[in-house]
Amino acid sequence: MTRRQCAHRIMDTVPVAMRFIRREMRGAAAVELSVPQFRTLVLLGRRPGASLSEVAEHLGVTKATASVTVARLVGRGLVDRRTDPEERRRIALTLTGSGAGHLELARQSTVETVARALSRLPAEDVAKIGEGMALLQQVLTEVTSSHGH
Amino acid sequence: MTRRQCAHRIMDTVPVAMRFIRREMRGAAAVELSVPQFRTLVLLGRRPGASLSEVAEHLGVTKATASVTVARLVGRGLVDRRTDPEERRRIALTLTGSGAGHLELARQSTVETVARALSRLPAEDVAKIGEGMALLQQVLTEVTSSHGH
DNA sequence: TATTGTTATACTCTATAACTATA
DNA sequence: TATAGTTATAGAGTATAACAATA
Repeated sequence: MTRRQCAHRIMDTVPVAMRFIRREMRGAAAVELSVPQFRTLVLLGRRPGASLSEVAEHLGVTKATASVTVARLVGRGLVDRRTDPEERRRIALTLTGSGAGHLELARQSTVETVARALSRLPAEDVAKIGEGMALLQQVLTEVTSSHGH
Repeated sequence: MTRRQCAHRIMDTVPVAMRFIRREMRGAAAVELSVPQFRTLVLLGRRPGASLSEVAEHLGVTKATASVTVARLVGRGLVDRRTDPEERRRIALTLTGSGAGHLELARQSTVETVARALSRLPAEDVAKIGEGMALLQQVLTEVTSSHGH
């Protein structure tokens, strides 16, 4: 398979998968979360106290966009936002108890749904998908960070 | 790798890849296209005369959403929309000359960019990604169509 | 001056609900 | 009645530009 053919497959498949995930994230859990909201919560679960810039970097969006997304999460009581006392330009973002709970619920139910879809495949094919995903993520992360957005 | 682990990888990778594609689609070509707009043009290139319902099905969205997306493409002169004379409830959608041209440009430049990102990998890994994508697309298409949206 | 973050503006995607026109 | 499509409304993502506060 040529790189171009592979690129075509990525362009065909990724939007389909994205829609699948988005729909599950919205409908499945008790709390509706958009994909960027979910990913923000995931980051804050891993790095409590992250700044807005770190969120923007993780989401791959501008700070203005990340600021709006974070503001919505703060407004819904899922994230706590306070000024970093050591560096007063920064904000320190953390999950609230509610945010941590909703994150776990949404994560579990979405993982569950995706895993159920995969249950139609033999374990071998599941492993191939996983491997392909890992490779793709790695190469895109490298390329994206070398651009410098 | 368990199905759950694979699901996690899909959930991590797909949004990253989606953002990459979206950005290239917006910035790279002469004409900015959103991902749904691009995918609509791709469908009409393959099935000239498709109805709105076919577009909605292909995009995986409601007819209302597809109607808006199509209206934008018609407004920009990329798509021609006319009533099907045999079945006056339906519309027949086709690419205009301009639409066909822009589709080719956007497709080539996006494929090119994705392929360039893949050039960091050995051919073997590119093949693994392609295979993973094909398997994922197939399983999601099956699951989605058996839901019946 | 440079960096962090916010706000205003504008555009797109998306769904639901209510509608029109056709079958 | 049922189907194809549109429109109104509302909410979210996204970028750019202009801005305030801090370093």
